[in-house]
Amino acid sequence: MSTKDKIIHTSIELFNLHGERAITTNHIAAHMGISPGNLYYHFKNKEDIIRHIFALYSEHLHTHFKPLTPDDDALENLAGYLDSLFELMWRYQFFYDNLGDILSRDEALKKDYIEFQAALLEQVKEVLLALRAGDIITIEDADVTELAHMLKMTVSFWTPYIKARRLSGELARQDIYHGILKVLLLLKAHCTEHSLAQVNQLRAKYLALANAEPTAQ
Amino acid sequence: MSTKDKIIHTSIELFNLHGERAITTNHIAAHMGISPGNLYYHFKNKEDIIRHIFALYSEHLHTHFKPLTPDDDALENLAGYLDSLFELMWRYQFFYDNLGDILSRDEALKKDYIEFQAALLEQVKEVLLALRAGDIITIEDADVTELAHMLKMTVSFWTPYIKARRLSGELARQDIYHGILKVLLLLKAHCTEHSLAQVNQLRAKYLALANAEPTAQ
DNA sequence: GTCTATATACGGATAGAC
DNA sequence: GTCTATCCGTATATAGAC
Repeated sequence: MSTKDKIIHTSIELFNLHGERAITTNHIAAHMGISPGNLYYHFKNKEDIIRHIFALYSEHLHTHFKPLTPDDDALENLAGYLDSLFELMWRYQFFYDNLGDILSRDEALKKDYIEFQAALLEQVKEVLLALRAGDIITIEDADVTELAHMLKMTVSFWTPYIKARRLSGELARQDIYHGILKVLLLLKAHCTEHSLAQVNQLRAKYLALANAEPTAQ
Repeated sequence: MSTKDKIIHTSIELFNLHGERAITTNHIAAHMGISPGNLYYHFKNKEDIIRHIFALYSEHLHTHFKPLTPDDDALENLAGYLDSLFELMWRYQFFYDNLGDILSRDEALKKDYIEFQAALLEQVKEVLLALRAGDIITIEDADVTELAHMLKMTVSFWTPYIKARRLSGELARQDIYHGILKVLLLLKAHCTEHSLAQVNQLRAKYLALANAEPTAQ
């Protein structure tokens, strides 16, 4: 792996562990055993690193969250989405811990973020409409946007919410599964009679994962 | 108003407008037309100021969010809670914009926060059970905790969610009303047949406020 | 590409006069 | 209680050698 890529991945790791604010460029360099000067050879500044991480984040969503087509099995797709959301929430925790701060320091990133989230909202709405078409949920047109916002907010801020509840701000994979359960709770409220059993099955699956022993990770 | 109180209220105002991270003790002093030294006569440090603000926040919740009793009109109480939540979300925006950061810098505050939130969770659960007893909602015991968490998370992170969606991170009172609507969306999913009309009435009320002209504040 | 050394900038906080 | 002046610590970023 190139030094540049190593810097990106070390940054993600340290940011997630200790928070973006607490990790300086010097920390990143020291943890990798390279000099600060070397880090600045590869990146213009700290924001530049974060911008590269955001690109990975966008790419992840873009790759794993393609809208489903009428031919797809809606429920199967839903399960796939949940697993992708798990990965997203886990890998890019730090981003939402300090979202306001990070965006306020980088006008360009903020613009990209806003644009991306607007497109994402439309995508989530499409998914909801597809789930309705697939007879998985019932929902009035007027409520689609509201539910989409709630889903986005939940995925974004579940990890900061959990971190704020414990002294050591560390997260376990189980915590993320609890977040996935919240997504399912939001959907459950709109389930059709015949999909309820299936969605409850998904809930049971993630509940088991959420309550698994930490050592069983 | 004493200088000490003025410092607290100026801090809240500036923190809400520009973010806690961006506002230094020097900014606060300059905005008030006092010297930095004077500010430090009244407060040990920046965290000390924030701790005092947190006390106001706790007090607000403590005063306006008393659990309802079986004698109360559950729906009337619910409407009261929503108005109090509005005030809370509006006044202490900055706190949730940077929650992780703020808590990580002050171990004592973090402990207080965690303890307070744990108690608050129990209180929200009580309220939900009272709403069930008042025949406003139906909910299985197993789902009460999950719903309570969702309500808390929504109230906490709605404002950061909205701020991240616009270039100027400023919030309008309408944005908060949209947040209240999200709380009602969560409750609506559990409404009984006879309460649905009343809850929809509340939704209509806040929808009207949310869509009102900014100048009509 | 990588290093060492260092400049710059600034926020937090204190000392001591009034 | 309030001010002025200033110190200290630290994060970011650069210069220039290798």
